Amino acid sequence: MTGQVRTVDGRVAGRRGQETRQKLLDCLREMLSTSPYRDVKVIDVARMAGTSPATFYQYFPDVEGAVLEIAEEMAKDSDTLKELVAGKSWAGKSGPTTSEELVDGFLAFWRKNDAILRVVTLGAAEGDKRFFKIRMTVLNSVAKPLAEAVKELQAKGQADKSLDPNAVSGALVSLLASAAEHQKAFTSWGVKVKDLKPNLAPLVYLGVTGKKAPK
Amino acid sequence: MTGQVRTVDGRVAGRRGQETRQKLLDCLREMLSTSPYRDVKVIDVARMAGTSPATFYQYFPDVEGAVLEIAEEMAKDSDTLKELVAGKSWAGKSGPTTSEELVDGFLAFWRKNDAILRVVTLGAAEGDKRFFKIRMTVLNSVAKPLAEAVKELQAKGQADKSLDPNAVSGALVSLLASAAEHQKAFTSWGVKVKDLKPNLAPLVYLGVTGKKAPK
DNA sequence: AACTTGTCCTGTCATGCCGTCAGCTTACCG
DNA sequence: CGGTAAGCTGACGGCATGACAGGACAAGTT
Repeated sequence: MTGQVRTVDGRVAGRRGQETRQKLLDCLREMLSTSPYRDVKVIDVARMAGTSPATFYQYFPDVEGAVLEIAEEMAKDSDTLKELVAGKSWAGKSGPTTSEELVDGFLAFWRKNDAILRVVTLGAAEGDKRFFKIRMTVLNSVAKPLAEAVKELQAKGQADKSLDPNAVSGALVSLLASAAEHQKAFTSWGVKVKDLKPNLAPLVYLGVTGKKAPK
Repeated sequence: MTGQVRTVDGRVAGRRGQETRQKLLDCLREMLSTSPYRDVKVIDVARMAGTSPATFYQYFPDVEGAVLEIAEEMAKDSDTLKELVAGKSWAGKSGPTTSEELVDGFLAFWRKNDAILRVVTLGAAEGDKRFFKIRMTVLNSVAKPLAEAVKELQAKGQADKSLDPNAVSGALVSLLASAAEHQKAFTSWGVKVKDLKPNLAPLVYLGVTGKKAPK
């Protein structure tokens, strides 16, 4: 499945080559978290990795190509987010707990992959299909099981049937993504970061079940 | 208040100069809506405006400087969003209407200023204070009056008092911004653009009042 | 050890954009 | 008509990009 790692000119990379390649990826990741995407230059990444720009171009077609690689790695990692929703109960007292754990887990994941997600989000917004697909993979890891949960609740008559489960789940996931991405905005509204979870969780619960959280 | 328009080297711009300057801004705006921000080059903007790169640098310190100008213009325009919330009623049957008009107006504004808002959002996410401030101006035009509305409802006992009005209003505005920014994501979840409003509006109503919308 | 083979890295070069400056052209005014 | 300030651009040094050829290196073979 995982095809061999290849250089741009088609050679198969060996042990040493893969190390160099990996170091370049690591340095790029580091770079992205400390300076604006627009200002990331191949020469800086190469210098940081103790190699030359020419070497960079052996392994990646350009900066964007390397960024995509990092993003795909993260997208795979996002699979673990599924478990925040799949098989969880929204009934009774466990509902609010499920909601809280979802908010918490999602925010943590976004915080962890802050820099790369920013670039992915921009690329997606600008209409780049590859970045869009990666972003959807991440969001879907939560949105899909969440839509299922809403459908189930609707079937049991425990949620408003006039709403589209996909729209509701999509909106809630968007909310989480947006909140995660712009935590600073909340700070400037006088909402402390630690107060984010207790305020978002009821909204998610409200959105999924359509009713106020029980005490 | 509106000080004279000046060139980078301090001269006062006359009629002809202001025209050139404006043409450059218009071309940059056009450029931003058709190609990724990362790829916008001074030389392309200048060429499109039928002038030379050197002229661009007479009026703007760099591309970012010009982008900021466009963004500030848009931020001023966002003042009109206030009226989507200020003085509106959330009680009885008018509540859902208020909610729908808010969603509609907000999405329309975002759609209209799509390209520049994308750049502003990225800049803000990357920690640039100037872009952050502009983004807050836009969001606050809705968030402030919305928080007031929540406070009023809480005072009248018509909303859950355990929630922070600023957090609730912030979360809802974030939701709207995120939905506006990534309308394509909803499409890929099988939610049509025209179905966005009827699905977001109940969520906003739910968030503000804490209860299900009346029939 | 000498040789061979295939991987890996870099020096160098042409190209193109950036950002600046001196200096030319244009417009306005007395 | 001449002076002055605004307006514009050609040209240049600097730097990132991306292609290439050739040298360095590791590992196996004789």
